[in-house]
Amino acid sequence: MQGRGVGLPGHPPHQGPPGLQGMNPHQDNGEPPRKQDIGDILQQIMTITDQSLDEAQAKKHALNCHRMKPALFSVLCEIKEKTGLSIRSNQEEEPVDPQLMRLDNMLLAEGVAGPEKGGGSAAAAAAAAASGGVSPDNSIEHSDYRNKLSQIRQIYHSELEKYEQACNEFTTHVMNLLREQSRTRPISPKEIERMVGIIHRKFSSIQMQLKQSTCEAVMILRSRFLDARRKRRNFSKQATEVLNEYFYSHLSNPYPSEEAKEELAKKCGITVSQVSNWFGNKRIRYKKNIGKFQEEANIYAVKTAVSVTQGTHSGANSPTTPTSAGSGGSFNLSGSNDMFLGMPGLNGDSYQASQVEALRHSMGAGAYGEGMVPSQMYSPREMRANGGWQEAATPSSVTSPTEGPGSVHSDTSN
DNA sequence: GTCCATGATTGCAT
DNA sequence: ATGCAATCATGGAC
Repeated sequence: MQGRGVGLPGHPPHQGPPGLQGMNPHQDNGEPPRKQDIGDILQQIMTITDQSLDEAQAKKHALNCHRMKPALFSVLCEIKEKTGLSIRSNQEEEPVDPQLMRLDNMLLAEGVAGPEKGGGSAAAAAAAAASGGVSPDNSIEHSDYRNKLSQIRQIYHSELEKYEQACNEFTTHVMNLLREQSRTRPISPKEIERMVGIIHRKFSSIQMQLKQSTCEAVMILRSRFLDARRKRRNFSKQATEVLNEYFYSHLSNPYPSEEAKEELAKKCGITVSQVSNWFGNKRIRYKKNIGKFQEEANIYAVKTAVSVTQGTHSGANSPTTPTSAGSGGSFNLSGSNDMFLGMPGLNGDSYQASQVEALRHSMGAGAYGEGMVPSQMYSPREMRANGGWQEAATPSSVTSPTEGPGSVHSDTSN
């Protein structure tokens, strides 16, 4: 835009067409315009609509070329700006829409908006990691997810482009229209700017709808493909075995340390949090129904015992155990009862402790534990702080299966 | 289709 | 932050 009176390059005062000469007797003598001049011009403007089209066109042209026109035009623009626009312009300082920001952020995070390269797959990987399982068997589903995501991305971008193109076209059209109109009425650059702003706001509200529906599509896609609850996969047999081995060989204190969890996770091809989940579930379910797990406990106890007697370090099957303080903090508090776990120099229940646990269960397997005075040998501590893991867990291995320990102990635990 | 097993999530307590 | 308990949601056997 150039100066006041858009699209109207300044008219040199002396270029007035001959047709106007008669209207303006003062033009040639170099005198400044008088009030009467202005009055004449205004009169002509006022009456222009009453005339025929041809007449009006001719007069319009004459007025356009009048030497007073630029000055009058700028004055009108100024007045207009000072009145109407100044009031509105204050209200137009719109803040960034928080909802739009949220949508933008989400689309960016999901890899729909933003840089193309690796966006989608990175998001998919992140989502997969967040959902927990990265088991190899859902790699197919993840690639499917990526494909679908990139489809959404494509649609989003093509739509966005369309909107932008339409917005630009419309803006240009309106600007041209305003320029054209500015020849007959005062339109300041600010007014045009304002108009452009209005158009952009309209289009951005349309874009927001696009973003919203894209977000919804991504959400649906995510929940369909990546929601771990929907796509739960059982761990592999080998993984379950590794976890069970650890669990039953550390039955007196089945709280793997962070390092142990990491090691188990590595072995099982699952995440640390999955290991934590597994142990959490296992502890609860074991405690709730010890009878049910009796057989399983015996199997793993025998397994571990065999590997121990064969000289296999139990650590090979069960990673390093909890810290000497005990992850729950409770199991080693009164370690005097547990002659094995409390042994100095063993750093908790590593090798020998596992051995003991295994043997304990192997004895329990034959239901011969009664003669072993289990309360002294194998029930390590009275659990006060932790709600009594041992109370529930330890006696089970020596309890007669007919006793139905589950109900009894789950009662005590709850 | 039902039932049970099981991995994940949630809310709460410590 | 971690664990417990309840619960959800799905897989798989029948």
